[in-house]
Amino acid sequence: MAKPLAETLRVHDIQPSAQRLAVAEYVLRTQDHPCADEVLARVRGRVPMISRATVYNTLNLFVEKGLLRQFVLAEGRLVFDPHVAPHHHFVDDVSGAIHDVPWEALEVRRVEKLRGFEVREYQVVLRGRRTPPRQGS
Amino acid sequence: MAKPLAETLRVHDIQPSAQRLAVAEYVLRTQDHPCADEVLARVRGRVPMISRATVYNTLNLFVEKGLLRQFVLAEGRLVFDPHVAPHHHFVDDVSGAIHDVPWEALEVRRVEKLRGFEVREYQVVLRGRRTPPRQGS
DNA sequence: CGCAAACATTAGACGTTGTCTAACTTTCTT
DNA sequence: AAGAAAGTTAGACAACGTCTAATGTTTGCG
Repeated sequence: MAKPLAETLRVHDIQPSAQRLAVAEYVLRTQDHPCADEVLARVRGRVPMISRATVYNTLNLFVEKGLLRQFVLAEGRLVFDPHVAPHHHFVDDVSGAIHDVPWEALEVRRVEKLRGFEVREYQVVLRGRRTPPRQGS
Repeated sequence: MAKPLAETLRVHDIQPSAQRLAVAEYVLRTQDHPCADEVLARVRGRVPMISRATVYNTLNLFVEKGLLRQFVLAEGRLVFDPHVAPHHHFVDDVSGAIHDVPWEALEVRRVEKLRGFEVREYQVVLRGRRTPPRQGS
C-alpha cells in the first residue's frame, strides 16, 4: 500500500540513506505533530547511534523539499507535520496536543480584501479543550 | 491623555514598583510585538540595573493579570502584545515582523460547528509580504 | 578495481530563550 | 522600630536549535 519510502525520497530529490529512511519512516507517517527532539527520541529506538545534527538536518531538508511543513504552534519549539495540504490547527489547552482541522471545516472570508498584505498562506489557530467524541471510535 | 501607568497597574491588582513601571512604560504602549529579551534591552536603557528575571517575572505577571497577551508566532520565542482585544496576525516573510489585523477585517465561519472541540479562542495567522501602502503617509 | 569528489554523519560547542533558586532589599503593617 | 511579605537580583540551569570540523560513505570515472 505505502509506496516504498526510498522511492518517495528520490522523487523529492533526496538521496536515501539509512538515517534519512529511519527519520522518514516515523515522521512521514505519524499523526502527531512531533518536535525535532521527539523525532530524535523515536528514531533512536531503531537507529541508536543517529546524531541530533542528522535529525535536525534531515527534518530541515524534508521541509525544504516539501515532504513536511513546519509550524510555530507550541511554546518554544517548531513542530513538524507530514500533512502538507493546507489545514487548520487546534491546540488543546490542557495537554498541549495539536490536532489538525480539515481545511473545509472552516471558511475564512475577505482574506483577499486585506489592504497592504500579500497573503501567501494562512491558517486558523484555535485553542480550547478537546471534547470526548460522543460514543466510541 | 494616557492614564498614569501606576494607576493602570493598581487597577489590575499589581503593586507598582520602579521596575514594573519601567517595563509597563514600554510594553504597554508599543506597537511592536516584542519578545522578552527585546523588552529587557529596551528597559535597560532607562533602568540599567534591572535583571532578566524581573523582566520575565513582570511580563508573566502582566499576562496573568490581563494587561498583555502572549502569542507563539515567531520561531523560538513568545511575543507579547498589549492589544488584548481579539485580533488576527500577519507575519512578514521577509522581515519576520508581526502586524495586527483587526478582528473585523476577516470573518471566520463555522467555528461553532466544529465537532469534538470546545473553542475558547481563535485567530487567523497569515503569512506573506507586506506591500507598501499606496502613497506614503 | 582504485581514487577523487561529493555527499552524509557525527560529537560537541555554541547561542538564545525561558525558568528556577537562594540571597538580598524594599515596602508594608503594627 | 521590628517582623513579615513582597519584589529584585545574579547566576545556574534546561530545552531547543544551529554550526563547525573531523570522519565516513557513495558515486562516478579512469
